Amino acid sequence: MGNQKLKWTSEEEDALKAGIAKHGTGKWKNILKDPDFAHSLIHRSNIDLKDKWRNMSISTSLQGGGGGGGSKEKVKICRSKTLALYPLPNIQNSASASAVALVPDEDMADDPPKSMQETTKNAPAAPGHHQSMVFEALAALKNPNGSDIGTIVNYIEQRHEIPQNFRRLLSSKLRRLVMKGKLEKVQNCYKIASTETATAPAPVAAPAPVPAQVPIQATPIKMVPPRQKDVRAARLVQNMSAEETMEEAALSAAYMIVESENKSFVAAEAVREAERVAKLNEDSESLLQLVKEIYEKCSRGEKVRLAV
DNA sequence: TCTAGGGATACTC
DNA sequence: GAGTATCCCTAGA
Repeated sequence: MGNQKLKWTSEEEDALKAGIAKHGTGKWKNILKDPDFAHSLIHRSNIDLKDKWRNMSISTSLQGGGGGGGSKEKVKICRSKTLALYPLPNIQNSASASAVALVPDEDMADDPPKSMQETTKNAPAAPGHHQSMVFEALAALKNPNGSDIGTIVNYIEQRHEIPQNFRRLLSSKLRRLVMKGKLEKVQNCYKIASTETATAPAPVAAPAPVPAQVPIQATPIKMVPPRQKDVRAARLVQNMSAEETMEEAALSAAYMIVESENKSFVAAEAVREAERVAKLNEDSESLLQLVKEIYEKCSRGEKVRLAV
């Protein structure tokens, strides 16, 4: 408080960003301990990293959003964005909304997942793809001791569009996979179970599957829908060949089917999301109405009693 | 012990 | 004085 503010240098910011890229957000202590970044962040605590990242995230998410508004205001804006994706049970009905009506400002929206950055940027990944993404990440990371959740999230988010609460989803998914015996958990690291490595689907993030290199019979088409651009790349390569074999044509057709199924699934998810956001909007309206009423009563000098 | 979130306060314009 | 950046405190896991 009475302390001098120590301004963040660009070197520190870069170190923080690199640390997050390597370890993931929320791993502030790990970043500090990492010899790659320790020297740059020697004057910073893990809390400093968290605060700085929070601040950077807020700035980033508001870029181009029209100026004005203090930092607290920004936080509110971010949270309201976040709410759209992560509704809280206690504001989903107006009864509970009334119980929190006079809670100061953003407290109502207090349970969004961790970081608030880029909340609306990414569309949620189809949940059904989580397993293949996990296998993909673990296969690509090739860590004999397994990889921790932060590393896995980091890997996936660089290659797929994921929702902000993906880490939580992934955490429970990993637990289930461990329970099913598909993954092994060693300390905090996950790796593909030895019994699974033989049957695990090929990592979809591998370079676009060139048909000539894909063993037709072993291609796990149903289990791992290839990324769309990979599908297109595969088709492109196929179309370039004048002597397309029947197997290749079949493979191409299968890819198209998978792709369309994938699109259909994503579309259905989007519809559900839109419905949920609409309902949230409704709830917010009723909450606002309630606050207005209370405000009017208070300004008339009437006493308002709140049942909590 | 570590992290997230909220609040306080120094700093800048 | 308003807005912003940084620091500090506390609760929860």
